[in-house]
Amino acid sequence: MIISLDMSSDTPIYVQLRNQIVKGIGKGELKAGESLPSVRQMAQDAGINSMTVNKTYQILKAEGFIEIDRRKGATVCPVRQGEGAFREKLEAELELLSAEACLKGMHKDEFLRICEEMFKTMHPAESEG
Amino acid sequence: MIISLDMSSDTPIYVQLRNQIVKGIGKGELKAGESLPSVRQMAQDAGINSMTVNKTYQILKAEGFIEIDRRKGATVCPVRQGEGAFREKLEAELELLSAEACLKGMHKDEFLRICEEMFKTMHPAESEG
Amino acid sequence: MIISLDMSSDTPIYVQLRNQIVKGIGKGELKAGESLPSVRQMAQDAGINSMTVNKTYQILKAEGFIEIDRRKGATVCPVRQGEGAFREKLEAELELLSAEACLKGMHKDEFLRICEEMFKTMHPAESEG
Amino acid sequence: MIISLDMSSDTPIYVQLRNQIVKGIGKGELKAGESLPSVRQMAQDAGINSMTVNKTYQILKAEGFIEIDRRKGATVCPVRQGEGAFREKLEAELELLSAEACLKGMHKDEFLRICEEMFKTMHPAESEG
DNA sequence: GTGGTCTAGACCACG
DNA sequence: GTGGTCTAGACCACC
Repeated sequence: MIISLDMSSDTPIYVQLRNQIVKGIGKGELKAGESLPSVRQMAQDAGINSMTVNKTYQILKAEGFIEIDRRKGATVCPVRQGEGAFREKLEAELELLSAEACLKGMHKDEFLRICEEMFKTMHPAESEG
Repeated sequence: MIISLDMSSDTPIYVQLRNQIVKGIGKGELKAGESLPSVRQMAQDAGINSMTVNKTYQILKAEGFIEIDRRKGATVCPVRQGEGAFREKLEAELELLSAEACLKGMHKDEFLRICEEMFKTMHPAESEG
Repeated sequence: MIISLDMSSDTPIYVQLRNQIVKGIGKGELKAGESLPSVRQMAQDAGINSMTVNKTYQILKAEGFIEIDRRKGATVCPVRQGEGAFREKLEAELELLSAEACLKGMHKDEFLRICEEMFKTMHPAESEG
Repeated sequence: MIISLDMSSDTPIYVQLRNQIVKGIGKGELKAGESLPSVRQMAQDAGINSMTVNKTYQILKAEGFIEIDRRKGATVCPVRQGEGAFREKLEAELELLSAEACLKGMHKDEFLRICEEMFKTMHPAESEG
């Protein structure tokens, strides 16, 4: 999978990297059980420091998206059932995006069309087998 | 309108304030032409530094959501047609939220239901004239 | 409060520091609402790097023991009701300590006496008022 | 005796294995004089590297819990009288656990109840003779 | 002033 | 080989 980072963004690199990996898993480019590059490898590929990569991996581990095994390195976890916490976060973010869309003159139909379009690019792990 | 800030959040206060105002406009609590509290008043109400409020107002002005007049203070702008830039930002954020939702085991129907539910709380300004 | 770190220990410094602070709060040396030294100050006092202190503070924050406020720095949180997760961890650790004590020839009475003695040095926040 | 290891834990495998064996002896599943599986056998059973098992056995030997004889393999030692060093370690660990329990809102009675409950699962070797 | 991020490079523990 | 830790020093954002 291709990682693209914007060094001049005000979003921290470790967050950008975390988001790219989450999207990668969501889109099925990284499947459950598959290995991520080692910390050092990813650091070299992305041209960043290995501690930054390490921080990203630790966050993904804490979020339950990956496992870190002393022997095999980092691997993608199977899907976890959503906790209530995520639902609240999702609603809060969508509320803000809705407000912004509305202020930009976007109508509900178009907004929902984009929502659907974006979700369609994801590949739920259940339908793998 | 009520402003609630979380001082221990890692989201900067000026961003939290900006988001709350954007939501307030989107929901119709603040209508086009209406005045926002003065910088000092808002700072006092929210218990924060007036420089922070000033920063928020400047951002909202740069985003085209409010106008700042030396005599009348800050007022809400009428709806602007969406710029292409917003559309890209919206898609990027929805892509990430979709991935997270997908990884948490949420299905498309439920995701779209929440999207719609959130958008419904907004009140487009066009229908006021 | 006095921080003493063992640089030659195989317990990471950030864990040692975390443990010392937890004990300090438990013993009432640090009370709810009170401020911890700033990251830089603590780093200087303890003779360690500020990132190490920062890591400790982030962990304490994640565990719900302290809050980090952009303005006031780090402050001690009021007592939180225990989550089930802690109970399991407690049982697991006590099981191991019991086994070790048993193998060293320690009897139940002495073991429990030490348990009680140690707990007595703590000062539950409820009895403050 | 059953060995269960968590490969994604941050506790090293050799420590997990050491702890499981200590608990096994404490609980009487392994009695004084009894043999442990050979290094190779244990490694195969647990699905880990034999060097890891070897390390564990060396530690248990250094702690005085087992003896290693070139002919008989590893056998469980009879109970050793507690050294002062263990007592200090025990107090230090209980102090930390007490603090954490206290901060989680647990009362002394419940804490001591769990301490006793855990110790009761152990079977001192002295009563076997 | 504060905390947050990042780097380059080092060393160690683990398996 | 892997990840984990730590350092010293830098720069930035926030308030």
